[in-house]
Amino acid sequence: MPRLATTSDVFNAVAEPQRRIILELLARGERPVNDIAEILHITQPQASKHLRVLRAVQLVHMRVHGQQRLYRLQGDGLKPMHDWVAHFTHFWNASFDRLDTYLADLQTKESGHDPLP
Amino acid sequence: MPRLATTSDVFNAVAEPQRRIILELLARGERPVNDIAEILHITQPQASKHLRVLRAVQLVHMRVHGQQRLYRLQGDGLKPMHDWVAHFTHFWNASFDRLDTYLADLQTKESGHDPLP
DNA sequence: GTCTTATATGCTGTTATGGGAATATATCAA
DNA sequence: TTGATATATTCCCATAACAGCATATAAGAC
Repeated sequence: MPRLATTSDVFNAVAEPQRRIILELLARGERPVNDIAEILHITQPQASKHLRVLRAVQLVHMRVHGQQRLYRLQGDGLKPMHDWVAHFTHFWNASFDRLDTYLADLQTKESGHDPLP
Repeated sequence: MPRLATTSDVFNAVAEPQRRIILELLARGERPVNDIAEILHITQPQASKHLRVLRAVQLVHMRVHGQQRLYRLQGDGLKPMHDWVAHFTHFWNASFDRLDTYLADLQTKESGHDPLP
């Protein structure tokens, strides 16, 4: 199973730092491509390419406005990622419950590992 | 700015589907390498390589137990990712506040985009 | 010691990626 | 129409990633 294409997997699309920065920028409002390129200090073609990837995975939405293409964040595209990470939150959120710590300690003491449920 | 190495960036390490599955598995408890390989239907070297990446970004912890190497999830390694995604939660969580929808509508009506704050 | 089990590492080939530069397309203005 | 601005696309190159397979290391059993 090779790594999924950046254009088909949100996790992979967001693995590129510049694209994360673009999303952060667009979270503050709609922007044309040249603005994005300038602000991120990248060339216009690079910006266009990153935006293409983000559009492919539905993380941004484009609309035509004269010669400009205005890009807007489509935040709900990040929901799958949020949901996945949320499964692990209790591993660093001690107040959630103490079951995990208990299990971890138990395993360490027994020097074994548990079977699949 | 090239893509960061899988061994140095959590986002990138987790961009690989198999590694996400490994993390999900380890969330249920500590496991030796061969178990992981069997359960995921991958070869042992592949499992070892994926675990190496996950260890490099501190997402798993290994301890020696006889001939076995037991891997355990280090969930807090996902916190940076969680925090980043959390910035965007209100984009699909309508009850959070209505400012974003308001701004989006405003932009559409004005057919313009807003300046940087 | 040898043999076996468990895991890690090395090597090779293929592929996708991102950058750079040039060019194509689109829209508006004159 | 021609020209200017905004954006997209194409081509080439370097690199890193992953899979597959062989091999090395480590630890226990005998």
